[in-house]
Amino acid sequence: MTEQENKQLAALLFPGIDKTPDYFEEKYPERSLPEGARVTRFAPSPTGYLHIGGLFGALVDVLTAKVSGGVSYLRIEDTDKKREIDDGVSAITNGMKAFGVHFDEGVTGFGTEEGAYGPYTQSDRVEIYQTVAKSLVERGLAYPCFCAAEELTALRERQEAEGAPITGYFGKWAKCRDLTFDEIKRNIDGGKSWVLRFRSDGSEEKRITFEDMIRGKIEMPENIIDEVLLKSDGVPTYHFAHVCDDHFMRTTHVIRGEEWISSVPKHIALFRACGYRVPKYAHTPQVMKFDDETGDKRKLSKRKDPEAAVSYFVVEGFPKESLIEYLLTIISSGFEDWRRANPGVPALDYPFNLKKMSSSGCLFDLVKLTDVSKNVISTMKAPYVAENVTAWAKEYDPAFYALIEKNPAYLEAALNIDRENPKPRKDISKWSEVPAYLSYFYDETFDPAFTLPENIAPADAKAILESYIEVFDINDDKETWFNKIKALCEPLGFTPNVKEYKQNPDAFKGHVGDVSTVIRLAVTARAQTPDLYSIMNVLGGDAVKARLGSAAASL
RNA sequence: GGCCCGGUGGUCAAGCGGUUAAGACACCGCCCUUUCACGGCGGUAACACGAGUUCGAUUCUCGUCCGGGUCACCA
Repeated sequence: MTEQENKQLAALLFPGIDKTPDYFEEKYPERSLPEGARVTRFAPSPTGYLHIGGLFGALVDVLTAKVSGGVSYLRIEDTDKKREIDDGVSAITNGMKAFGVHFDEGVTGFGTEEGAYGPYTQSDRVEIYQTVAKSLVERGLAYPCFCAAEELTALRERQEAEGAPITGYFGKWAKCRDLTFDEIKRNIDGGKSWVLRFRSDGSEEKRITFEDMIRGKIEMPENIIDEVLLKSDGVPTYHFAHVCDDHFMRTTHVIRGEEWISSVPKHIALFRACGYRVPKYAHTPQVMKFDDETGDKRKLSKRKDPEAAVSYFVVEGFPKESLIEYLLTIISSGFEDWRRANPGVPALDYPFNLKKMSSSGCLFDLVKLTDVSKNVISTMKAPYVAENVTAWAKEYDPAFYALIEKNPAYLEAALNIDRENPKPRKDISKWSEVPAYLSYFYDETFDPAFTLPENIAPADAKAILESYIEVFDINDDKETWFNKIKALCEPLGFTPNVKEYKQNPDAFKGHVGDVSTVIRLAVTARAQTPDLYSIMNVLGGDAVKARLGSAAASL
């Protein structure tokens, strides 16, 4: 086709497009950012709930921009109407907010956005794509293809039958590639639907290399496929949208999952055809899980793995800080060391470095998350813990919520036991554990039944409790309190001295630890609890006496 | 199948030509201790395999095996 015909074809294909790419070049100028600043984007499709891998990627985007003094933005890739779900956008933006991940610009919620490089939703950008597409047609770099889906399938089958190493629409197989202007016009006038294809000039023999920021140099065969740029409804494919958007939004670093590595040659060819600078690429490893059925590692799947949904962690009551903290430990190997050196500093202040990311897929480890979360929660102040527990219970445990909302100060006091000291307890890993953890603080959930250890006779236990009730005073300080318990020992045949007992176990019925255990059991019905003195003080003198009394009576 | 990515203890991982091959989680033991937890100390446990290159390979090259991804008008 002649240059003249290309122009005519462009006009025929895009009658409604009156702008040129230059218009958008001006509208979206290069960002004036300091040297080395990186522009990154998180670009999910609204096809379901927010996935743990999504949060993982978003964190890498945000951190990369942040440490370089650049900008991160959120773009919605909704070019596939079939897979889209109704509240997909909100699921993403709400999820990000819930975990405290903030982008500098882009989509902020359903129908809302901020920033000068928008719109940030692909379905609102078709004019841009079509403008670029039109200019590609004018330059003979793209052409309309009228092949139906069945023809394409048949084509692939023939290629496979021939044993062709590469299948797809290219070269001699691309039957619409060299249609004449008149043939095309006839088809268009006849109302035939078409897609716009890239006219690849790639060669099967040539190879291209590019530098991946995480994996280093990667070499691959050049792209030879005449990839679809615009679908028959005029909406772009991922490949074309990526090129247009990341160019006009002035992205410097494209960070995405490793499943995209194999299409990089395609993307580079498109950037070059459009005359755009190719961005830097960083392909992140995938988050995997261990499949008990097969005994293998595999990619986390939205469908099969409930824990893949970020909402799983919300329901379980893992604090947002914990999940972020954990994700950072698998995103960057240096994070844990940094954390030890910088306790208390916000996780997102971590001086992240893309180059230090591991390139192999990692298993999502719930056990490690649990440990990380215990540490995170142990550093929180009681009011904050109480606030979080309350918010969680309100949503997911109405019965417990009814108990705690009556007396916030009491909840806080219970949660504060052994908390603000240099070696805080690490009992809680998620809010859903709290109702059971605190059950004995509430008469409604306190089950007074307990079993005595075998080495303590019921009669002795009864005697311990009865004498303890005599001396118990809620106003005692801790030393006095414990001295009173020690004083109980000798008259009842126990010893206050544990070492003495260990040297000569047959001389005593037990030691002060056993005596404490009986009291602990009476008050909490548990053999193991945090500091008993503190527990009694939270419960209050009357409640303690009542429990002591009924326990003694039950023996 | 073609192309691509990856393969250090059970898990996450440092190391990138010469190391007693870090550390964290998990597990086990001991200590501390009125229980439990916390904390401290110690322990079990790894370079997928085979050839090369080299005085010397976990580190470099090739092959094999294993795992993952990708080959759509899905992203």
